[in-house]
Amino acid sequence: MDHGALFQKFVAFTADVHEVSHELTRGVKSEDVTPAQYKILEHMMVSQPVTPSEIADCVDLSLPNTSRELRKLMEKELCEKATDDADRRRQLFRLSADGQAMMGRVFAQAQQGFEQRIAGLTEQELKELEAALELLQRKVFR
Amino acid sequence: MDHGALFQKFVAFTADVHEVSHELTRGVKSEDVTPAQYKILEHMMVSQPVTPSEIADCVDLSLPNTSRELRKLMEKELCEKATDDADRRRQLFRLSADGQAMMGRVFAQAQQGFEQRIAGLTEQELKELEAALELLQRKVFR
DNA sequence: CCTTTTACTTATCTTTTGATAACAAAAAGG
DNA sequence: CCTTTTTGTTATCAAAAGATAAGTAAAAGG
Repeated sequence: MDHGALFQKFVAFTADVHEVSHELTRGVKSEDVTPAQYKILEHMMVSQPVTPSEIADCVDLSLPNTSRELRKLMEKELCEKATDDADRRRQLFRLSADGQAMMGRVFAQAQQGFEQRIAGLTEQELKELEAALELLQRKVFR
Repeated sequence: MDHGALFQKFVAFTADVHEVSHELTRGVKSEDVTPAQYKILEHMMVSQPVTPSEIADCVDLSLPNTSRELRKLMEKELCEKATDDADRRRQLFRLSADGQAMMGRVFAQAQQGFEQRIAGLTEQELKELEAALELLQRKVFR
């Protein structure tokens, strides 16, 4: 198999993924959080609680800057902080009720957009879709 | 089929795509261009020549800011400008030789990373991969 | 204990990005 | 012609992001 051609398709594909996911979260995203802060909140949606170090790694931000953005998110009351009892150096961050609610709205809108995109598909096609999603994730991403 | 569960998988998937594509272009990307400038160059790789308006649309930047970044790219001699003879208001931008070369290096590195990720796969698996890629692109993205 | 390492925070400074106003030049359309 | 619209540029200012130095507090490891 021609790896070059496959790579071309891969590039085009990732470009489309970027564009679509940007489109799906557009609008709601700017609900008083900066892009960097949004990325942190998004990360918290899938992994909670998290330490600053973990966030810094996953979101590709230096630890000092992560700390700053977390402070701003706390000031906006979108997340909460607690000290880990087992290791009192570690700080555990989680979404606040407000934060959960806001991200809930973002995801709800995104899901709505997603539904529209898959609206015309049959049961069979949805199954294929799910299979393709899992295949790609298993073999290429992660 | 449960659309909610499918959407969850979709979210996890796009997060992984973002992370992987970021990882693949890391390092080379910072070769003296900012993220915004890189996005412009990447766009030029697939569409050349382009006008400032087109770029502004596709890269989601205001026209004045697009103009500024294009000027900086010209100063770095990564792209070139020419006036459209048919409509002398329009400015046509394209990658310079240096720009082509630089983006060539970026894509080469990305391809190398991609090759590593698909290294263990059989011919059969590669075929499945390609099919999955095309299916997703056709039915969901774009 | 005492030193070193780890996890995080604060402070500060620079660069990048985003937004807006004002302008110039070419084309379009009466 | 003369006005209006389109296309792009320049200038400026505020906000956000990136980088780095210096510091605190807890844990780990002799």
